[in-house]
Amino acid sequence: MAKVLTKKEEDFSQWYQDLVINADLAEYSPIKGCMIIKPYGYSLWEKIQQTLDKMFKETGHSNAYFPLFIPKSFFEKEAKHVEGFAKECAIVTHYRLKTDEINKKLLIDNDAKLEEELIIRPTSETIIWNTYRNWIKSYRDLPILINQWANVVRWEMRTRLFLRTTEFLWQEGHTAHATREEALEEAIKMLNIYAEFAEKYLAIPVVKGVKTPSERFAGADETFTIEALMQDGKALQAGTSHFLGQNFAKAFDVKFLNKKGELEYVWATSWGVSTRLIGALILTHSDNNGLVLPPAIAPINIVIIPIYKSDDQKTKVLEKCNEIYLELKNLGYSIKFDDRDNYTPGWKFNQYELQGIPIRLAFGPTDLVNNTIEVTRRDTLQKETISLSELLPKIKILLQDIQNNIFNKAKKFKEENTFIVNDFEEFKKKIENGGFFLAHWDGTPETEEILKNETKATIRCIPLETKEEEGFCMISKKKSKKRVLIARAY
RNA sequence: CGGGAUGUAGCGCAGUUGGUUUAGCGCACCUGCUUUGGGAGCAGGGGGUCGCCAGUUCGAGUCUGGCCAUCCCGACCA
Repeated sequence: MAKVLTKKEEDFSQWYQDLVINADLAEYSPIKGCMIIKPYGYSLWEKIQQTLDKMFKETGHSNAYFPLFIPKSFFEKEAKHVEGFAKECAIVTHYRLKTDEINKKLLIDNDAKLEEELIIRPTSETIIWNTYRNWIKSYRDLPILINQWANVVRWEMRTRLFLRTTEFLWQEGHTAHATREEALEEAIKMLNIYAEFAEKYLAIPVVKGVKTPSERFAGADETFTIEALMQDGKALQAGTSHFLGQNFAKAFDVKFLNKKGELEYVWATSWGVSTRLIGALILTHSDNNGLVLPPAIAPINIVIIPIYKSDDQKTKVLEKCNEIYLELKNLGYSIKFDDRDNYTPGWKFNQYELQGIPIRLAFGPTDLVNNTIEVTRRDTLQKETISLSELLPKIKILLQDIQNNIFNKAKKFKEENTFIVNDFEEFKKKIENGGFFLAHWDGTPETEEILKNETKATIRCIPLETKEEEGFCMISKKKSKKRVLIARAY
């Protein structure tokens, strides 16, 4: 077999890049840090969108759309928010070009300078809360439960396909509530939706938790997160949900009259996941043969490949394949029939393994005689030739089995690579091999700083589902009541 | 922003101390025939401002200077 992928064991980072390119998910663009998402990669995003969108709507949210541009002054209104995003903003200063008559070059027309610069949104809290001011007068206007599917731009110094690009696609939910409790409940509800989505559909086991103050979203009172463990032992933040308190309401003067006729500031949340989830999907499940997709999110679940020699065989094989194809399609399976004859079956086998199609069916002359079909599952690469009459029940079972198997494998990996540590020196040795670490922390940013400087690891979150236990901070030896999740992260 | 590397056909690369012609090779692409159960073979064909600008020279893909761009590794971040 021709080598298309660098082996994971040789160079993990190179393997990841090779995979993204060769599975035809995305390619580099002429713009630094920006990628072109190709049809196959985009169809994955569409599956993510469709599934999440349904979950959002089932929990009472509606979609809307706000502008790409945000007046610079909006950013100045929430002090911590500016501080967090100022260093990575793209800014529009002019609205017209002109042609230099001498050398025919395009120049910026300095007469077309904007009165106020526009920021290309890195996130939309400011423009949305500026709008909510007009929408909210009374407690009867609350809650507002809005989501938007959009692109955002963050001028990051270092980018990686899907994991961190200058422009990326995401959804951002922005909700407004009458009470602190309700907003907090919303933030946790959305965190749970993200966790459910990650585990049930993406088959990625996650740890739900809350960020430490220094890792919080700029402008939030509390940031909730789902953290996943990648195959190379690094953590990936897969989704966040923020309890924004009254910070944006105060910054944008959004008040409502409560039942008692008193003016109060509105409580807020925001939450988002991005195309980074595609990166998470790759880094969690894929192998040296390529992508491995959970059936619940794979744009194509089954591919059928015909095999023949003579023209006579070709006619009969294609006819039978088409019959099988239509039958499965009508049953609602997403299936592709690849009848191209400019590629050999062997080429197709490799290509679809690279693209992670969960089930491959191969049908040839022998099957025609025996009334059989070859079924191969992508996750284990196990092949089986079964009678055609067994195909339907087999597929139903197999898809579920693949979904479970992928999830269980990832879960097992996470569990086997989650370590309890009490000693800092021991931690320093073990972190070199990656993994999740549960350790006591004294709760101070100073200790967090030491951890980061000495080990490059960070506190990913304070897990929601851990019991309190008496202990001593791994670094400062001060008293601590809870273990936190520590890892090196993407 | 620091460190490293690269820029020659769509992709991956070769091109020696400057002078072998019209700048090559593999993959991909087009045509034809034979093939097709794990990335097919043969024959023919198309495709290039050698990243950009300047300089040295009789002569530059090759040497010099400058610029630009991209990728990788760090710090920053979803």
